[in-house]
Amino acid sequence: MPESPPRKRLRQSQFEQREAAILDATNRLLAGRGYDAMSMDDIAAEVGIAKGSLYKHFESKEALAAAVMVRLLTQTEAALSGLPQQTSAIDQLKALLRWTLHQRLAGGVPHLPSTSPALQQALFASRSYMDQLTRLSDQIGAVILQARAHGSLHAHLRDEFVLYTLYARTCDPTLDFLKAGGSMDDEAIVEQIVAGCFHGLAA
Amino acid sequence: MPESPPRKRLRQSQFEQREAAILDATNRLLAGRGYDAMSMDDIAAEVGIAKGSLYKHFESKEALAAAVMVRLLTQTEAALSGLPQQTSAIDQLKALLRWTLHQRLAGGVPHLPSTSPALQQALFASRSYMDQLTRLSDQIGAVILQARAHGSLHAHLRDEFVLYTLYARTCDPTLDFLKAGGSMDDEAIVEQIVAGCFHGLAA
DNA sequence: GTCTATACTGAGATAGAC
DNA sequence: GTCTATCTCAGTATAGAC
Repeated sequence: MPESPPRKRLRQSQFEQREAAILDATNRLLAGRGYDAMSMDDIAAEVGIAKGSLYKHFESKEALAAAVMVRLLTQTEAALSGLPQQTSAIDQLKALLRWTLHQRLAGGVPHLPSTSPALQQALFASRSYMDQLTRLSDQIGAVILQARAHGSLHAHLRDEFVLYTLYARTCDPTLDFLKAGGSMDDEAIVEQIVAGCFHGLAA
Repeated sequence: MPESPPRKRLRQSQFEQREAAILDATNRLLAGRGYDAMSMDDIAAEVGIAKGSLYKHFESKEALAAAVMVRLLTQTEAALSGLPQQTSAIDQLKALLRWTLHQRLAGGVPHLPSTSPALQQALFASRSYMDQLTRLSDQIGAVILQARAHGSLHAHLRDEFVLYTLYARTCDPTLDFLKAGGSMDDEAIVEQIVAGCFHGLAA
């Protein structure tokens, strides 16, 4: 690829910076109020631009939300790939869950759009979202198969159940209630959830 | 209390029947589309009455949804109380979870309104809902303490974590995904979730 | 108490000047 | 590309006749 002239590079960079700012603002509002309660006016105000300008970047509220979710899935894939090579399969799954829980506690969006049927429908209709979700699920699925081969997972639990359960823990309201309770710090919350997920409630 | 005259009894009965029909219709729509996507027009159409008439029974959409949720919590309390006397504490918790999962598979509403921040806010502001939720939570909490005394729960998991986890499993999207997958029947889905919840993913 | 008709509001999306 | 102003529509809630 030939290098772009400096002027154009600069302009493009500003455009991309603003787009990132829009995604960040949407991410905050999405995590805070949820998809339905978040209006395009709110997003514009949060970014500090006019509402009309949003539509020069994203053609609809749905497309904007989908872009946020695609970015999150991409980051999650990178986090999984970035784990130390020697990590065992089951520990990779635990580490992945820990990473997503910390993301949420830091104000992130749940991986599953289960808080809004409207959003869920929009995402499932989005090509880019479904592609990225498939990529990530394939990668996690491979780790699950490894863990299975090592005998690290309960034999009577299906692979699909394990995969869905990991996704579901990322949007588990238990996290919000514990956080709201205020009697545990973030680290303790994450460890309770990871322990509960992998070892269960029963002794 | 003195007995009402027959005429009045009849009229009251009709009124209550209609009210029950409204609650049933709302329950269906709530479970199907979720709170935000469900309009008062939809409810009226589902019941077969005019929208204006709804407001003679419930003063707002929020109050109507709260009434549905209170009914569900009351039924849940009854289900817990109705378990055989000799059931052990841990088995009572498992039975309760099974009951709620079967309710959802039969088209019921999740116990936690985590699918809509708007609904959640409305419910937490509702006196009757919070009262009933407290009653039920106290009752479940007592069973958790029994199970704890028997050493049936992991020692490092907090009581509040156990309680929230049980509530959270009733709105777990894993159930919806497994149901949508179509490769498992209802009984198998329930057993995977109960096993996963109490015994964890790890072998 | 039930109906039809309507007021009012919030929000997604667009138009047109600069 | 960004702004202000506006269109359009859905949805909650209410008014008024019967």
